[in-house]
Amino acid sequence: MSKYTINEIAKLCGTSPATVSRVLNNPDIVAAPLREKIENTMQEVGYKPNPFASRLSSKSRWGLALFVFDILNPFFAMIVRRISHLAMEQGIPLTVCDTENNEEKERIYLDYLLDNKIGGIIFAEGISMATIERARKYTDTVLIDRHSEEGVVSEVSSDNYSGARQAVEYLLQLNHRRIGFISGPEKWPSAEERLRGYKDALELNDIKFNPALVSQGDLRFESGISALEYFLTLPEWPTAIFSANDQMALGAMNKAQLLNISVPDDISMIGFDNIPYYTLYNTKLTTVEQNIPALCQSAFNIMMRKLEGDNTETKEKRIIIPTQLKIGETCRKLIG
Amino acid sequence: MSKYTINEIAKLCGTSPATVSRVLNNPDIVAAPLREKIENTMQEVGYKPNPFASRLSSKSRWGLALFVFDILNPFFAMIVRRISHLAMEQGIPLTVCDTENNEEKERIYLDYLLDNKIGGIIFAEGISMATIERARKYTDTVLIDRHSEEGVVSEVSSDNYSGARQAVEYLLQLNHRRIGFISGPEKWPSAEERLRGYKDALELNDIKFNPALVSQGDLRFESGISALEYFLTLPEWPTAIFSANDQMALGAMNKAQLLNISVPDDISMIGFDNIPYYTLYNTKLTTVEQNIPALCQSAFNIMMRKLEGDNTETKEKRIIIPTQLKIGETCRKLIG
DNA sequence: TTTGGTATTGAAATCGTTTTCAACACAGGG
DNA sequence: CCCTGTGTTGAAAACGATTTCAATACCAAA
Repeated sequence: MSKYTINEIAKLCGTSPATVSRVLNNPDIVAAPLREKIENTMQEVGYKPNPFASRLSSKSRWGLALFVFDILNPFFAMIVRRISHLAMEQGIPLTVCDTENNEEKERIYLDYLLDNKIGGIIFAEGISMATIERARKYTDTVLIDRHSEEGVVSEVSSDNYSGARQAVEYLLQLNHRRIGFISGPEKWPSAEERLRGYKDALELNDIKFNPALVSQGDLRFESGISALEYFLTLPEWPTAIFSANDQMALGAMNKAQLLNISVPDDISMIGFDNIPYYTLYNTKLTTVEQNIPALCQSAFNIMMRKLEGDNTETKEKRIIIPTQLKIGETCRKLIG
Repeated sequence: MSKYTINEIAKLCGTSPATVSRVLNNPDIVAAPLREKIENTMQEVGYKPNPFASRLSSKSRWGLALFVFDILNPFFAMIVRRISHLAMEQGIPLTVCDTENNEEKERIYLDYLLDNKIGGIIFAEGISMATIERARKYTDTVLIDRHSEEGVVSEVSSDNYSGARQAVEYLLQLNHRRIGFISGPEKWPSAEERLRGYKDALELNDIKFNPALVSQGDLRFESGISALEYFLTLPEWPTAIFSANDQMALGAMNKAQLLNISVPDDISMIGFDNIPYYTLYNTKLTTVEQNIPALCQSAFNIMMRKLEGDNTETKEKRIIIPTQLKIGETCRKLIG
């Protein structure tokens, strides 16, 4: 590919390599005519600076990494897809780290990245705070859907609380009163927020929160199945179920179908995420949509600003992306 | 992290940087006592060579990339998981390129990688031959489950033909005679091989191949659904369906359930892949297992050998990994 | 003892940038 | 007219490795 060096470009333009370097990194400080001449020449011969040489002299860190805890989960796969697309657009190499929900793997990946002077790391929900804290000491970090203590780390997340609350309020409007909740993993901030939204929606409508109506899952399809099985052991079945993500909702629906329990006739169902992947059942799932593109774009922007050394702004950012209730065909109105 | 340079190590050991470099890259040529001393010192102070400096002087290419056409497909997500794990173990940065089944994206990713002097690229099935051919000119390549013309590119693949044939023969043993096939995308070598396995199994058992019993899919769940719908329009339904991957099989099963058609009582079903992800239905899918870990390990090994410049062996390798029929609960024996 | 070969090591050039630092021109203020 | 400040550029020194080439030591063969 590009066989030219900065010296040759300089010679071609009758200037010095220093100046060429300047138009590369700080175009404003070189006089317009010369700058344009250099830019044109670079264009013509298809010059691309040698990335290794650049990074050698500018001792800056470089490259991005993205941690996800389970790449088989379509929600996270989607995040991988978006972020890697954005990174490539900017010409920044991205290392995808699928930790398989394993702290040891987190550690190994992180060690490796820090050794390689990684420029920044984006963590999706599900990565341990220990890993994140360690990373923060050596490099820039941004969290997606993973809250830390207020303001300590930059983070972008969906409005999990409002999304959950809205979902439950929708069920309440449909006259449901006994609403089951399939929660996410304990201690995950996003899961806790969704639980809180569920609780608050109930209590603000004078329905007492009943822990027996909560089944804890791990976000995988299978735990939706177990959750439904659990709910069916209750003396009174819930008339509706709100699941902390689509996959568990689909697991529950699937199990219901096998048992000849109709969704929505017997039980209404709402999910969370709106993974396009799962528009597969012919009854379309009602769900709270997370705006994954916005989530990723936003996280990426913050990271870019950090990489550019925007240290003037010492305060860490926290951005909340609104969710949207997507009404499908899995909820039915109970007769008053 | 590592703040030491090769010069400091040299000084610490009373030798020259050249020698330190030698123990790094070619340990055999330095005398044992000195070598050990240097090795120990590096160990002690936690020295890690600066990757950028290395790559600058040794003008070698570096790093790996993995192309998949759809990271939301669990089969490919699994490949991403395995390969990125292997790469990290070797301390080699990996760039994951999810092309979203889009040739333009393939092109952009490839340009980017070549500019960055990528060391090698692993292509999974689904990437266009044009992209692969172009990559081959500039860097090392290995294909997973993607055949090229015989012997031109190194490739590792499952034994698609035998796997398919075995699946169909199993159905024949169960006295099925009208067997539908949900194929993969046209022109995909792996898909063609599975189709060929299907055909041959039939014809070797004196059953005429009937094109009406083949429905072409795109590997996604949805196309399994459409395939089943298609089969049901036939005057005589197939008694069994062999699907070119699990996802489509599951789509078909799902649709069947909704229509109150029982698998396996009304229709038997066999998939291909054995994605662990999909052990979710309580009727376990009978399927042809691809040995993904072996597939990935093998591809990775070949790549490593290429990276180490094993040019002595000019011949490209082609490795076939056996598949295994996993008998689940979705096939039933017809009465003779 | 001399010669030739081999094993081991160091000095110095090199890779392609970035980054000081100094030089220069030119402007306006006194 | 001199001085100073500003804008623009080039020379040269890093950056931290690898690699070439020559030097040295040592051993076996003649």
